[in-house]
Order: sequence, then C-alpha cells, then structure tokens
Amino acid sequence: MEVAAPFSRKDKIIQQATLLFDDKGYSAASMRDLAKEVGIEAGSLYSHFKSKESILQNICFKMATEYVDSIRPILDLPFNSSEKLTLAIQSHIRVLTQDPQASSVFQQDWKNLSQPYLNEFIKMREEYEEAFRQIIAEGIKNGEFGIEDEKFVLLTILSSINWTSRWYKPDGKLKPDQIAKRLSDILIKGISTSNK
Amino acid sequence: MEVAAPFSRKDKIIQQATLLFDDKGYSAASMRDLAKEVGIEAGSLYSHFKSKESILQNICFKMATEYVDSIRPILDLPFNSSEKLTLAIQSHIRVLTQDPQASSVFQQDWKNLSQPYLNEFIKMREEYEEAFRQIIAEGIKNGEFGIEDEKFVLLTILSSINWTSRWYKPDGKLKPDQIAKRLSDILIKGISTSNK
DNA sequence: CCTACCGATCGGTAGG
DNA sequence: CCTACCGATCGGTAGG
Repeated sequence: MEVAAPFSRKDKIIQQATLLFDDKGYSAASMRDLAKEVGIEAGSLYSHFKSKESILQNICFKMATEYVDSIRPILDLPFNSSEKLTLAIQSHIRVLTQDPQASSVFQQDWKNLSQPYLNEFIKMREEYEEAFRQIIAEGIKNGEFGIEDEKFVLLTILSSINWTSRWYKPDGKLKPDQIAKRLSDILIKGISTSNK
Repeated sequence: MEVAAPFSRKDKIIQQATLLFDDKGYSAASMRDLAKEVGIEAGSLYSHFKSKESILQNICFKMATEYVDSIRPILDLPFNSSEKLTLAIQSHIRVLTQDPQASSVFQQDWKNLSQPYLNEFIKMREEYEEAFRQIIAEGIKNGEFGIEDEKFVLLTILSSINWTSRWYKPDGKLKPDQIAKRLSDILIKGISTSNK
C-alpha cells in the first residue's frame, strides 16, 4: 500500500501519533498536540490523513498484519508442538519489541475504531489467536501438553507476552530473544507433561 | 471514609462511571454520558463529586486498597513459598473478579490521575508488587523456585492474572477459585525446581 | 437536583 | 502547508 520513501512527512505523523497515543491514549490525544509534535499546524494534518481515526487505523492494521504474517509460516513447520510454541512466542516478541509503542496502541486503543474497521480488526485478531490455539491444541492431542482447557492456556500465554510492551525498553538489559526464551521456558514447562 | 447506606446516589454514580470508563475509556466518556446513565442532569453530578477526576480517584484507590490489603496478611503465614504464591494469586483473582470492570479501570485509566494522586497511586502499586516479589524471592532463596530473574517472573505472573479482567464474565463457566487454581498450577509448575 | 450558561477545546474544512 | 474559521461538545459553575 505504501511506497518506500523513508521518513516522509506521513511517516513522521504516524511515528509521533504512535508516541502520543501510547502516552495519553487515543481519545485524550488531540490533533493539535500531534501537530505540535510534528512541527506543523493542526489543519495541515488533514492533507495527509482524512481523519484522526484514519491514523489510528494505520497503526492498528500495520501491527495486526505483522502479527498475522509472523505466525502463519510456523504452523506448517515439521516441528513438535513445544518447538512451534517456542517459535510463535519468539516471533511475537520480535514483532512487539520492534515497535513497543505501536504494539501498545494496537492493544489498548483498537476499541476506538469505528465500523467496518472494528470488525475487520477483530477478525484479524481472531485469526492470529486461532493459529496460536492450533499449536496448543495439537500439543494436547499428541500428549506434549498436559492441560484440559486450551482456551484458558491461550489467554494466559497471550497475556504474558502482550504485557511485555508495557515494560520493554529497547536499551534495557533483556534483548527480545532473551525475553522470548524466558517466557517460553516458564510457560512451556508450566503446561508440559514431560519433566525434563 | 464512606458510611454504609447501600446504593446511595453517590454509589450509583460510581457504579455507572465504572461501566462507562471500562467501556469507552476515561477520556472518551463524558460527564453528560454518565449523567444520562444515572438518570440526572450533567450539572447535578457536581453536587456529589467535585470533578470528573475525583470519580476516577474513587475507583482507582478503592481497588488499590483492596489489592494491598488482600496480600499483606499472606506474607506472614507459616507456609512455604509455593503455597504463599498460590494464595496470593487466589486472593488477587478474588478481588479482581468481585468487580472486573473496576479492575479494568484500575489497570487502564490510572494514567489519567493528576498529581499528587498519581504518585500516591503508583506508590500503592509498588507496595503491592513488592509483596508479590518478596514471595518469589523467598522461593528462589529456599530452592523452591528455579529461576534467576525474579523481576521478570513477577511481571509474567502479574500480567497473566491481570488479563483476567478482560475476559472474565461472572456468569461464565469458570469460577474465580477455578481460574486461580489453573493459573497457579501453570505458573508455579513453570518456575518450580521440583518435578511433582 | 435543575436550568442556563461560561470559556476552552475538540475534529474538521474552505480557500488559498 | 497555513490562516481563519465552523459547529459541537467538553468540564465545570452560579443561582435557585
């Protein structure tokens, strides 16, 4: 949809909007706030985006697409369920840490989307969770995971990995793959049947 | 601070504000929205609360107090660390499920508090997390938990249990204590040294 | 608890 | 991309 042209004005608007929405929340952040951060007048924002919400759409769907695209290829790999789940967690953390603020907006502000975008967004989210759930269901079936309620486990895993966006700092000690490893160590051990 | 008198007008305002803030977010919810839900005029809200924020303060500090009060007595019980952690998770889930919407506001909208309330709130939150961390640190020290990074484990546990407010339904199949049991089963197994 | 209102700020537009 | 502006709505208040 978008041609390269790194750091166009449009990119800068999205960049600053992401920081602002993450900081104050979508509703509390005004177009005048945003304009000031970008360094232009409020009215000028509308020559790049037709509405405030279209900026939010941009952020939310970019992230949703990245998440969905990152998990799909994992499903068909010739690995066992624990390995697949490890990879799924790793790629989720990689997407998230690549832009933690956008991930945070993606998680917190999607409720402000209007129809039909809201439904489309929810569908993508469900598609993503469904892929995750398949991995878990597979592991239960083949005996790797010793749990009954796959939906519950799905929620537990997603919550732990999503919360990462609230504390992750790119210049912190823990690098993305380390975070992913620690998370999958705990979570997979927690649901496994084996006692290695 | 508040005398009993069940379902005073003030209570009803808080009740409806909780639903509204949870649904639309604090910033997007207007006093006129709230007044309509309560069944009075917007201006009349100000004879019960001096500002919109004071309603938010009411919700946030009520929850913060409940959480802090619920974990304190657990620290001194003559139990091992796994048992204490199980109890801490259970009491957290009990507080949360007793009013999931208020928990959700507590988690999402506290950023809108102004000073000095914001700092006071953060201090209570830190006190709570510190108690949780103590239990984990104790378990590492006495060899029950086989992990290095207690701060990371704390975040993982808190994220899983807090996410509950986003999907819990009082009339759903899973009752609070069942949710707590499943969570602590997974999490404690995930961090334990023993292989029972 | 209502009526009637305040100044401020909101998202967005016209015309250049 | 700016200037100048729109109608709508915001949190909050005075006076009863």
